[in-house]
Amino acid sequence: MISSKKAGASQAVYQRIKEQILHLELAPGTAISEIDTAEKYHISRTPVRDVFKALESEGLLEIKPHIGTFVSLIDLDMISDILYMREVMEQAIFKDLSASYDKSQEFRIQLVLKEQKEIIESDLPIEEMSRAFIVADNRFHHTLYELAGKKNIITFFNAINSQYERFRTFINLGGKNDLLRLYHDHTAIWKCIASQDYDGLCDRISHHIYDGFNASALEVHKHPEYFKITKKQA
Amino acid sequence: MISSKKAGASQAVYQRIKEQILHLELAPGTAISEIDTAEKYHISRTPVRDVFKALESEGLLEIKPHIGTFVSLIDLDMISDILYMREVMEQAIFKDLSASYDKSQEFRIQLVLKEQKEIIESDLPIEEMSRAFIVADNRFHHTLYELAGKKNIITFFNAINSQYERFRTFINLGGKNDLLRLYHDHTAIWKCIASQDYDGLCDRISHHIYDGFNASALEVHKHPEYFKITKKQA
DNA sequence: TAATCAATACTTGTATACAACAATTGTGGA
DNA sequence: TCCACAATTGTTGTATACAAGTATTGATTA
Repeated sequence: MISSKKAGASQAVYQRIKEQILHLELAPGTAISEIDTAEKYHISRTPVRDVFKALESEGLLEIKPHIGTFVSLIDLDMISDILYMREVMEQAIFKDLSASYDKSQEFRIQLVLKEQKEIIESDLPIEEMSRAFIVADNRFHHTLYELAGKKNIITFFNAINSQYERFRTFINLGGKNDLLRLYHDHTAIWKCIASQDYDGLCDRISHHIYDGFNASALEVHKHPEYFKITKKQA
Repeated sequence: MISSKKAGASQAVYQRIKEQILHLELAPGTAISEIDTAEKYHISRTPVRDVFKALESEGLLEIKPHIGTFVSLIDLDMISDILYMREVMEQAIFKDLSASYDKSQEFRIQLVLKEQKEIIESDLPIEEMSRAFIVADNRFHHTLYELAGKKNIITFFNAINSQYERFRTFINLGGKNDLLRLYHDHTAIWKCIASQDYDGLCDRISHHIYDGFNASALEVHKHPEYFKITKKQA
């Protein structure tokens, strides 16, 4: 859902603020007022409000009427559910793709994998390398969705994935070792798809999605004020 | 995602317009201008714009800058993907619930099922009966999500389910026979969960979700102008 | 008659002033 | 010193005027 193209003027501001939040340049909990933002970008409050509303619907901002607008805290419980959804959906979709596997699709994936390898082997500074890889990472998943004829589902996930991308930045999931691991996961996942190895596929997807998340429990305590305390559900 | 509580004044208007769209009182394709709406509800354009933006992000309105705002066409391709997501997610979640089945949960579901039975056996006019059942239907699914400890996922689905609910109204999925079929599906699904009959569970979920949708292909041609022509993907 | 093109009426986008509300501050009194 | 409470400041919510773009209309002309 979430419209892809916004009104021209405010779209740039939307992208800029979203990036700042995702890159943690705007720390979770930070107050960010409409009028300050308007002055900063030399526009009026009206388009700023539009941007804030959009970011609120993505869970990146929290608007408290007459009090203020704040960068939302990272909700681990929410992220956990998002990852569960991704796990289940990708296991199903990639399985479908595997069942209708067509050799002519091979080059599409090989292209993406090659791109990822080149990024890792490049001499970019680690920060840029990490961000470039995240883009290529998303492309890998999106290409598989597309090949499986489930393009619309990407749109849906984009709207909620922001939450997770921010956490990913926080735990600094971007060391060269991490990227290499993700790359190897990707090649292994594609191998399972191409060879119709369903059990291996499900297993690798689960690990691919959860391993980074689970390994990061300790990192949280570096900035506990960034996180939302969730009363355990169920 | 999607914030549950909006600013007081505009929330009522939001609810009212959303209902009108979902009940097809505002037909797909209809133009709906900001200023007309503002006058109709005796508010200014500003809160109306907020409402429109929110409904756009749910896929119920389409805002074309400097041209107009229109009730979105029903996108069968999108609905198809939504149903696929529901199928896959519910098969997984209900399976998890079944694996950790606890007899103390029994009464929660029985309560919901009883409510549905009473609605069907009531003497409400069919239109009201149908709407009441839809509410109880959602409660059934939500209760299962909650028991499985996946409450957040409900929130995600709510944002995109609007599309499907509108289609449901269109095909008039609300005859007594339909409601009875849905009710029997529910009891059967719960039976599978309680008895850990995984294969039966998956099968029944698939039928529960798709049967009504597939049986309605003919209805579309009664109002072809309500539907979006989608170039076949993949 | 047909076609060109400018005037017009409509839309949403933006700027800005004011209203409504919440939190803080500072002042007065006990 | 401590407490009560009013004034102040800051925020978002709302109303309204104007800007900018689109599509229609209608007059003018070949």
